[in-house]
Amino acid sequence: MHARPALTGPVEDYLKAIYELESRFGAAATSDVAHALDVAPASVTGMVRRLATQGYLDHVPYRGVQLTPCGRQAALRTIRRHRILESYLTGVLGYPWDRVHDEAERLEHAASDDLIERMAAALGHPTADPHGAPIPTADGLIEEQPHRTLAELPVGETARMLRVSDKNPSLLRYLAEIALQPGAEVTMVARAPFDGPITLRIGNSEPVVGPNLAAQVLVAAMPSSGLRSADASGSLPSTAASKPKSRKPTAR
Amino acid sequence: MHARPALTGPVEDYLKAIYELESRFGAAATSDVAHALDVAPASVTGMVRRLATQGYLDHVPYRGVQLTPCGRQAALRTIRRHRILESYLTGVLGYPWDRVHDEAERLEHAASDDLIERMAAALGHPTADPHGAPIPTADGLIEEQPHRTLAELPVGETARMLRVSDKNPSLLRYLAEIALQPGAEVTMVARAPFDGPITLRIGNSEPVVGPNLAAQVLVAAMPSSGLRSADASGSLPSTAASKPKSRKPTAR
DNA sequence: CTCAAAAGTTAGGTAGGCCTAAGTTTAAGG
DNA sequence: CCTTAAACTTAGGCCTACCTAACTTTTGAG
Repeated sequence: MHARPALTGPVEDYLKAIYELESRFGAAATSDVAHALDVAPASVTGMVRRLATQGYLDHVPYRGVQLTPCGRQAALRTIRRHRILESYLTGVLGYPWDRVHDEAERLEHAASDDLIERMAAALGHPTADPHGAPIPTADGLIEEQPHRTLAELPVGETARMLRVSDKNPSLLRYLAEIALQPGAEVTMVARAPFDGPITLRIGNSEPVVGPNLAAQVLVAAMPSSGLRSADASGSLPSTAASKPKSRKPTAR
Repeated sequence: MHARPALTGPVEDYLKAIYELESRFGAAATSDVAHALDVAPASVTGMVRRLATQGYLDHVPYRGVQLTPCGRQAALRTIRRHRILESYLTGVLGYPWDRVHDEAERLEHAASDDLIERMAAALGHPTADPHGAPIPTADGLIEEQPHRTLAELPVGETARMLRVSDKNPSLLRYLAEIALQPGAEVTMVARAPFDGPITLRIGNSEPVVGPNLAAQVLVAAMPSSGLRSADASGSLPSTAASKPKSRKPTAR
């Protein structure tokens, strides 16, 4: 870990994307990274080799990629910068939450640590960004809340909206319209069978949304007890709310 | 002017540097640009050719370079961004004035126009940055104040401090220490002959500074009359306060 | 007016990051 | 087990922006 060279923009983006894929799927596949960064798979292979020789990740050809502690640290630093920037843009400069992602994406590579910490201080050291994503601490600790998706919420139950991806502006605009934002209380009123429309209650309104949308919204895992409640539609038989639903790339 | 491609970071830096050299010397010499950007002269030649073919400047080989209206516009846009960023960093985030330049230098290439305008609005649309440099308007108009250097101020006269370069942190720290900041009233108390030390009065203190420093500080041209006042030291015989002291590169 | 130093340019090369096209390897179905 | 599609990698280029070294032009001192 002896004084690595300063990270360039692209490198930070790769590490960040790999971190995010890894925490969702357990490992990052070349093609997923390529898709996330909108580059050709061949470009990923090349960059991954470079990052592996520099100690940021382990790469087993054809099998996937995983961050080393050092790479994870670098990724979390970038994620912290990104989320503090998003928080600052909405909290201080009045940006709508659907437009902060792109701006933060560019600024996160240019801002100094000093600037980031000044922004964090101005906000009172927030622990989550405007979309509900947790902000890693300066020394790389991140606290994930236990959660499930809104789609999984049993009919009749109420939960607190926790988080949604920052990457889809039109989704975010729509969510703002129906007041489904982090912290909001949302009740599962009804769910039509065969992946049909879902009726929610948020405050006094009862928006009807698609299952696709509901699957993208995370809600707090449990205000109360365990998770017994047989209801109509198909719900995942998975045990609890830990994420790594290992997909294909198995690295190692 | 029909929709040119988005400017990359380096390109913006070249245009900005050329603009600044041009407004100081009337034209920009290759080696001056190279020095300003800390690159080799050969690199400047190459980039200049590219910018010339793209219509941002006119280049007469061996004779210098000059911005086209289009290039000037681009340069002023970058300068506006830079100066608003500097203003915001000091005004809102509490940066000391000697540390804003580097930060702004990086951010100016990453921030969107929207962000810049939000910052300007948050500051009440300032017309000068923390070092006293005028901020061009969004449509590229810049208003230079008439000025002379502090070194030229006749003994006994008082002037308002107008401006100093943002590029020398230790100079800025020293100026802050003696309270010589834009808007401050400064009186020329005495000037030792042969480019000797200069005694000033600022508020209740009488700092003594070198002629080198005094030459870098600009003061408002005239609170009152014309400029008769024979005094000891050598003062430039130039007519008034218009700057372009044409040096070598004569372009055209 | 000459001629060397200074300033500028050309030539050729490096490195980062990307691409397409053409192989390899893996996984999955028959 | 064989075969084929999908995933991945290699090979070979391109472009930007930089460099050094060698050459040309301009300038200014004598």
